[in-house]
Amino acid sequence: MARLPDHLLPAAVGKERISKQAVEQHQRRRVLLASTEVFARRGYQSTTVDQIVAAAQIGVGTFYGIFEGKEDCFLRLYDLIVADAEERVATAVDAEAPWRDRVVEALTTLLELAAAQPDSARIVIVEAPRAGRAAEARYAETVSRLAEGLREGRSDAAAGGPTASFEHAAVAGLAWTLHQRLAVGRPLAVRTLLPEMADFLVAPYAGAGTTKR
Amino acid sequence: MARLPDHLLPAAVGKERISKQAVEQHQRRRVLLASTEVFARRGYQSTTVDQIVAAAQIGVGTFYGIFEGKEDCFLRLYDLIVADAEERVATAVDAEAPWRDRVVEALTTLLELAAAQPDSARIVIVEAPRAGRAAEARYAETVSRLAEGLREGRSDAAAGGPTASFEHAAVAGLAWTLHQRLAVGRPLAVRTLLPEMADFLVAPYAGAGTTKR
Amino acid sequence: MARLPDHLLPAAVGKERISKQAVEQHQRRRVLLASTEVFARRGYQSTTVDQIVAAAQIGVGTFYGIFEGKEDCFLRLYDLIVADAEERVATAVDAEAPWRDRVVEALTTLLELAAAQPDSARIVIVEAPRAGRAAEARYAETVSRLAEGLREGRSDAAAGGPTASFEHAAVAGLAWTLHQRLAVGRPLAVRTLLPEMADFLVAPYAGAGTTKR
Amino acid sequence: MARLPDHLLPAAVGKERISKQAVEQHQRRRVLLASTEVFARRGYQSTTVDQIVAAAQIGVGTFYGIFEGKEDCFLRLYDLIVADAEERVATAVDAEAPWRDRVVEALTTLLELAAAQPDSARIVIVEAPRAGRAAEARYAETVSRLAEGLREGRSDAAAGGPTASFEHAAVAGLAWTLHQRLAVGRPLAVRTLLPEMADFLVAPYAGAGTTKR
DNA sequence: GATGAATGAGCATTCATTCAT
DNA sequence: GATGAATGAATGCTCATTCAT
Repeated sequence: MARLPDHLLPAAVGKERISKQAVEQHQRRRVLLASTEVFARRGYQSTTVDQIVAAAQIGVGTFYGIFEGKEDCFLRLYDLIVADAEERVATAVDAEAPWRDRVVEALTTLLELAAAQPDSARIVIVEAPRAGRAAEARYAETVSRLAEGLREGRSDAAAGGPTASFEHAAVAGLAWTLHQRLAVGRPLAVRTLLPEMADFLVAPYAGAGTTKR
Repeated sequence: MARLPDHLLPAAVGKERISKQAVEQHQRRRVLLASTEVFARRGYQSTTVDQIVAAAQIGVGTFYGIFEGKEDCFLRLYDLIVADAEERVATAVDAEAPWRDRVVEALTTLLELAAAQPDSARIVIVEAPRAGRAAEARYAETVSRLAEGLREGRSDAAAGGPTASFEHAAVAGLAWTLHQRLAVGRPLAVRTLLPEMADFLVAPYAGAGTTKR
Repeated sequence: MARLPDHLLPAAVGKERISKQAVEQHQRRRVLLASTEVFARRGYQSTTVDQIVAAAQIGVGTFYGIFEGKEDCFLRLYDLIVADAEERVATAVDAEAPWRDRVVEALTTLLELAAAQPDSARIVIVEAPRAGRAAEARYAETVSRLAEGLREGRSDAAAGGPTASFEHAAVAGLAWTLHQRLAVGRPLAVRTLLPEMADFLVAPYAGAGTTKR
Repeated sequence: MARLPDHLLPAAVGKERISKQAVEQHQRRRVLLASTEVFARRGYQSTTVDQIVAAAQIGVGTFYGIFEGKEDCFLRLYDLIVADAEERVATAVDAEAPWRDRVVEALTTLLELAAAQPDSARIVIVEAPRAGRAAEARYAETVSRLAEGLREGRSDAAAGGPTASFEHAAVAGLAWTLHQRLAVGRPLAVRTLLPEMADFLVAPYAGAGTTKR
């Protein structure tokens, strides 16, 4: 009851707060990591909360203390993966480089990430579109964001460049290519896929502008 | 329940057999048609067998006499829709016409069909990929078949045409465009979509070959 | 598909319909009867659907086909018991008899019924008031109805009869008396209770009117 | 956390023990007070321990340090409220006054208390009977105690007074009246209720004895 | 002494499928 | 051949209680 005034406990209070936050974050991360594998292996629909908590070595109650439910868990996992990927792309891509280089660099980063973490890639590309309304919307938004990034390319393209909805279709097309590879569980052949995909994205802009391929 | 003794129906036996087949076919069609709306409106996962039989005005037992289960019903519905679409494309496309014209004609036919029967289009494009393993595979196969059809275009394309996996990605890209339109339930604007989509499909071949657009 | 016109199957159709209804009614009754014992023994809150279906020898699915859930089951049971009791009272009481006799006759009928079917009495008197909002309301309504019936007595009472809310309190008071007896599970001693209760109900009217006790 | 060694606090030991007791009592009271509102608003069954500790601004662990569990908390709250009420009645009632006056005085005190502290009244009259076996028993005991108090009245009543179990039924009847008023959450109209209730309690004795009202 | 993160038993409910009529 | 009543496995979720810090 009696308590020393806060200014006499500054370090402790600070530490405590940090540690509380940190522990919670760490816990959530741990569970999300564990759930990644379960969701990737069994698919969103077939995954039960029991399987997640078993994989994460926690009790059901703990799970519901951290997440609102299965869907919330999946959505946070999705966000975590996408945020991480965006960060990596932001780091890898030189903002001063020409558009084409930036596109290739981003694509390379994403492909290598997908190859290195196929479960995460599955979550985003295979599972999200069939994990309910909210996840579907998240997926559509991710496709849109990538398409927006690509759209900048138009600025150096003269008239005759790709049609208005090209970018969305192009991004979705590549997603399908990855989807097919990830679905069978074989490792992604980055070396083979990269040039094909880069060409798929960049070629339509090439013929239109003055830049030669 | 009460039934006339067989000897009062001797001449009808032959007819009856034929009619049995016919009735069964007719019955199945009726149920599939009814299920289209239910699957399209509620989604595969949320659709219950009870809802289908209610819509089809049959008993559950009858349903299980016609189909192996919910999944079987969906798969047969998928096949029915796709077979019908293929037939229409085959009818509409002049096999002697140049590749480009054939592509545009097929695309036109499919788009108009999707616009006319949005529920069926939803089944194939929106629901199938999230209706379980088998339906997913069917969907992938459909994409592949369309991609194969498109690939013929390469024969008139000189070196420098689109990359090996272009067609799959292109078809999937267009499917995504339709997916987005169908998901919100707005009618498809064929006039607007058609030229964009045609260009998306055909353009990559254009620059490479001698044929100018 | 082909079916004889209805007028050729009048008896069958009629029978079928009757039997369907009858079977459903019978089924529901059977389950309610079985649930009576469970609810009475374990109390509403502690009773699980599993226990009811086990007692009724049906599957959980069947239960949810008949009732909307545990609460619905309890409410229908309550209504069944009360309806039955009202019927018995209506049969036993001579509508032409003087008020006092009618009150005593109704009380006798109810007490004997409660003694003969203590589980049902427990449902109404002990469990209903603690079985959730709806059951509570049902119970309050039953008390009110009984109080209304009693109130008629006032017509032969001159000024100075019991206060406005006497009847509700009186009925609730008797219910408490039964509650205490039923709670311990001992059989109701009708012979002892009846005169006391009758007096409790009727006496307050006596001093006021001309009728002497 | 950091604590001075005991030998630096010798004089405080006695005080500390007292304060420990006092603090614990105070703490318990605080929590009970806080829980009153929660139990009254949400009902015993729907109240969770989390809600109580949130209202009392303590941790769950502390709660279980003070009480054995939710039920124990409720029972102690019940006892606190009833003990307080008894104290007030004992204070208000003049032990030398005639029985009738004592009854009216006690009733007045209780009604005014219930009007002033409707949450507490709800706990005792509405929630207790449905808060499990032990609380039920407590409630029954309270009714009995009140009935015993009332029973003294018989001593001045000549033959022909109310029947043996009148008092229990009468007290329970009044409780029901309050129950109905408290359940809807409207403030108790003491002025209106008091004369009716007093009459309900006292009248049956009146006709028997010589005392006229 | 206080805290609250972790636990997991327990429950209501849904729905694909079977089978006796 | 059709029917639909019956089934029960499976699932998401709550909340009283414990215990390491």
